[in-house]
Amino acid sequence: MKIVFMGTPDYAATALEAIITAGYEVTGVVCQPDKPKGRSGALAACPVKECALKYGLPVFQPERIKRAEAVEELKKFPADVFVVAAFGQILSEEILTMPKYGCINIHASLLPKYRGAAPIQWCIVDGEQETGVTIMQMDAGIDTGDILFTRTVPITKEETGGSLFDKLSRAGAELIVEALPKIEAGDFTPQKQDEAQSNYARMLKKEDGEIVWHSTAEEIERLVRGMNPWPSAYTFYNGKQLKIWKAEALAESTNDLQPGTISGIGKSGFDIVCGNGILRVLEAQMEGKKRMSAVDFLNGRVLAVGDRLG
RNA sequence: CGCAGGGUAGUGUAACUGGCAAACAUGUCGGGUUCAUACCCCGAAGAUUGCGGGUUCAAAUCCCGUCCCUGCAA
Repeated sequence: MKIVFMGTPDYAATALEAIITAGYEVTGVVCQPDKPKGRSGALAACPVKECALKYGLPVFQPERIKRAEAVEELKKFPADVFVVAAFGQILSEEILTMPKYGCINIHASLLPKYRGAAPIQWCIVDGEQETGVTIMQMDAGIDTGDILFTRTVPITKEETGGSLFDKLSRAGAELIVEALPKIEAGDFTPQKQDEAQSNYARMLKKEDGEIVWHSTAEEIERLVRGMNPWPSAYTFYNGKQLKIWKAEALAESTNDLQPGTISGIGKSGFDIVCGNGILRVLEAQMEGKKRMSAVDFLNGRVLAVGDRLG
């Protein structure tokens, strides 16, 4: 079975490598154009491109895959199926029906929940107990196609966006390798998504990481984990950005202090009053400084009880 | 050459209008107090101040170059 793979980040690269390693013939790899990265502004290849180059596969990086010339280019790659994972561009109807088996997507959630661009982070922020990966037959909507195969992955209390990304990448890679032969053999039963159960995980913006201290300590703690490593949960102190990398929610009653006030400075961290409960910060990073443990952070004695954040 | 902050004892910071033995916190080691401890007290070790060069009687501090780190923007 000939495959054209479409994807961009690590999540997709893991699946691509698994497909290649499993022995499938990948005739082409499509990913987003190289983008400037880091302070130097140098162009950098995405993980999928790097993987493709490593195996000497042809790479196609269209600005807009919907354009006629891009579609023509795409037709040059022989394929029985397009496998898509976090590609970052919407496919047109013409592309969706191009290969014999259509387009198969590896989505990082248990559909119909968390359709959209950032399912991994949002399900942590929402406090879900479990998530997973879904392999679906793509249709014109955004993550609305029929479900073919799924795999569940539990979300731990320590889970971060980054760690869950890794887990789902591996789960997705394993599942697609198991699914491909079944798809070729017609050994599966498409299942319609229950629209009533669906919700949408919109793309993350930088501002989604800003901490609202009126929220509960639990909610903020989940935000800290979900936004790690990007865009990261942050607040402000003395006009400078302060990122919170790790924290724990304490059930302690909040006196009558305003949310965002530092209520205590201890051995392992410092406590901040929330709308309900207290957030104990264990790892933080001041603008321009390195990420460090709260112990190190406190040694510089920048903070004082009563100071306000936000 | 996108904007900006920073590189000082193991770690985090101070001093940076040039000149007291480079300060503080924490950590480490030794000792003491205690039934005991993450508490407390006393003491010690630990820094050629990123690297190279320059100005000067004198530089962490000023100038030039270079390497690295970080936030923002992309």
